[in-house]
Amino acid sequence: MSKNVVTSGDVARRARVSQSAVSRAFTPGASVAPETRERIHEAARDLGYRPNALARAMISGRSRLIALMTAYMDNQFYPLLLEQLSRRLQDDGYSVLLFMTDPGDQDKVVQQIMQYQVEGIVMASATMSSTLARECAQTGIPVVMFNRYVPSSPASSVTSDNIEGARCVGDFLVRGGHKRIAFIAGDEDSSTNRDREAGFYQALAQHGITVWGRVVGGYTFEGGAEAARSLFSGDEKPDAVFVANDHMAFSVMDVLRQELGLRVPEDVSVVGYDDVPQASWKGYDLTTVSQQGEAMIEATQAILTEQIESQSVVQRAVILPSPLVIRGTSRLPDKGC
Amino acid sequence: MSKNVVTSGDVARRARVSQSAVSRAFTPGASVAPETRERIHEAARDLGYRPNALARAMISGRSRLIALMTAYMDNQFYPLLLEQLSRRLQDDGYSVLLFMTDPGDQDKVVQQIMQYQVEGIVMASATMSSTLARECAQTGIPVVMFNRYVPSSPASSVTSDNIEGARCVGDFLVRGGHKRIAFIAGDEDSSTNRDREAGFYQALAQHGITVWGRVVGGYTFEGGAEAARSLFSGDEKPDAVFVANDHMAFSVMDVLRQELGLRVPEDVSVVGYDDVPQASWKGYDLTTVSQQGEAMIEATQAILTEQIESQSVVQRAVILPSPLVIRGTSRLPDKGC
DNA sequence: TTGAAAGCGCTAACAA
DNA sequence: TTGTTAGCGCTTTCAA
Repeated sequence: MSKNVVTSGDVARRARVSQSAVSRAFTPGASVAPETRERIHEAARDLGYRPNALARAMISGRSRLIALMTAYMDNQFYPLLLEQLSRRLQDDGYSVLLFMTDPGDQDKVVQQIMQYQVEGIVMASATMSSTLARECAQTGIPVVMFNRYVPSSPASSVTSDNIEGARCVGDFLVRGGHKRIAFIAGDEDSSTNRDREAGFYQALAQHGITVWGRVVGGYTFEGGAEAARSLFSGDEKPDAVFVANDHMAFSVMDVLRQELGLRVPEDVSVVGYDDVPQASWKGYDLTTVSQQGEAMIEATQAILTEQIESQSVVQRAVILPSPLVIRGTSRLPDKGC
Repeated sequence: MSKNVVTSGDVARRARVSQSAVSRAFTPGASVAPETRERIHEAARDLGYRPNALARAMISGRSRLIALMTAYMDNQFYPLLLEQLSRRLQDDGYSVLLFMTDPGDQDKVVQQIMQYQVEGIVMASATMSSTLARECAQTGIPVVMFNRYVPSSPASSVTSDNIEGARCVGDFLVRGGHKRIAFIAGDEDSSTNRDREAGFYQALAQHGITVWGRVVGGYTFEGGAEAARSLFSGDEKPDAVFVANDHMAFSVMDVLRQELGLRVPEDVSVVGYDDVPQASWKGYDLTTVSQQGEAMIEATQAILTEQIESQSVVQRAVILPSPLVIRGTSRLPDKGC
């Protein structure tokens, strides 16, 4: 902290007004005579005065702080969320407190967060125990789970329609004439993986097909590579793989092409999920399902600001469409999904 | 904020002690009788008490807040910095305030930051006017520029040895037998680009060669692609390109391979800078110069904590080695650099 | 429109 | 070891 040296008292003395007048001069809409305000601002400028946001937060009960929790940055989906969400919140006059968590210490981190009197919490790739979520709700702090949900939790959630998106992939692959369709799962504890898996199987079932093979990749780059190796280790190999996120799909493609010498999509089709920027890079040119980050962020911000202003926390679950983006890693059926 | 309902006074009443006893019970190393402390903690648990970090910061003059400013997240180098640095600071008991800036509003954002009484500022891919840096120094707030520096500024800096790293690339390419060596520059206003360009030219000069062509890509993906297109538009084409960062190098390779049908490295060698994770992905397998993020982050943290603790801000400039990582996008000379 | 005064929740002397 | 007291810098009544 190192002393903000100049306080409103100092400014008051120099401008020959009371300390409360200084406060008003820096409060939009407060009643101050124009010339008084001008004099105060001048004195403040001379002294290099900056209002102390902490003191303001204490007395007014509004910290203008939003906490953002996330677990990893390797998957490009999250950095971009971070960037766009913080830009938006900044524009609304909020500041973002960033916390990296690991599965297991999430509740502990939330406790830490709440000490800072944040006005809202966004959890990306992280979840909160429902007892803690309830506590937040009672305290009046809105919680939004981004790209995750916990059905029984009072926390709100913003997700894409993972079931429908994955259903679309399944349908697309079957109609593309694939016979041995495999699935590489993400983190089995996540709602995204559950939904993607469910939607995918559902589509296969509608065509009277069952999945040819399934391996868990855990949403990590190395996990995806391992999964691919084990999936393609036998004599008979899949002719299509749906990978639960793009991040794994990249390592899967590397293994298929470089280690196994397979051609994509001639020998095997690959489809991912998320549509991160790298998916459109020509080196991969990955067919994938787009999570519309922009819209998801907008929804997150809307829930947050609405609940902060209304002082009432109600559970909301926003599900946004998640369209298939067809690129070069998949054999095509005659028509789209 | 929404009222943290329970205060230390409430806990005091329930535990039948004074309010200051409660404060002590939550201050490591304060003098409290073990059984008193236990009684207080029990009461706190019953009530769901959490100390108010804002109030604590106000009175103690220590906010335990560190601000992190950055401009973009597309270049994977920065998200990873963010992740690792926040994890480390968290472990040290600090919380991270995140601010996204654009060139131009950086000083404004710093003013906003200082209202939160942060104890330190880390600026990644962003710089601060030297007058403002001086102001920070006077206030006793250490500022570390990460991957940037401004010679005249009182702010500290942590960079890799961009001159030497780029010199190494130049040497490597010349010795690899390349005759028409081009350079795609990043953001011309950045110290990284200046140093990389200088080191590169210097190495060429040592071999009696001048650069075959030079285009500015501005460190962006699309800018890199454009630069490649213009560089390779004539009849005679470069047989090697040094690209000022990996992020651009990926788009350059896409253009070379997909749009122009060139083979890398047979027709043209490509070398990048940063060694972001994607550089080692087999789809690119990019020869590049490694910025050792881990070490840079360690240095940043060391400067920060040392200056916060000593309450004295002195300018420090740490320059870390930046070794060439040879992968598959470059024709090889007989021996290394 | 302005100033005086109270107090947000806490820490840090100082006495007891 | 404990309680009392005095603020940190600010916003917000309440009178003037």
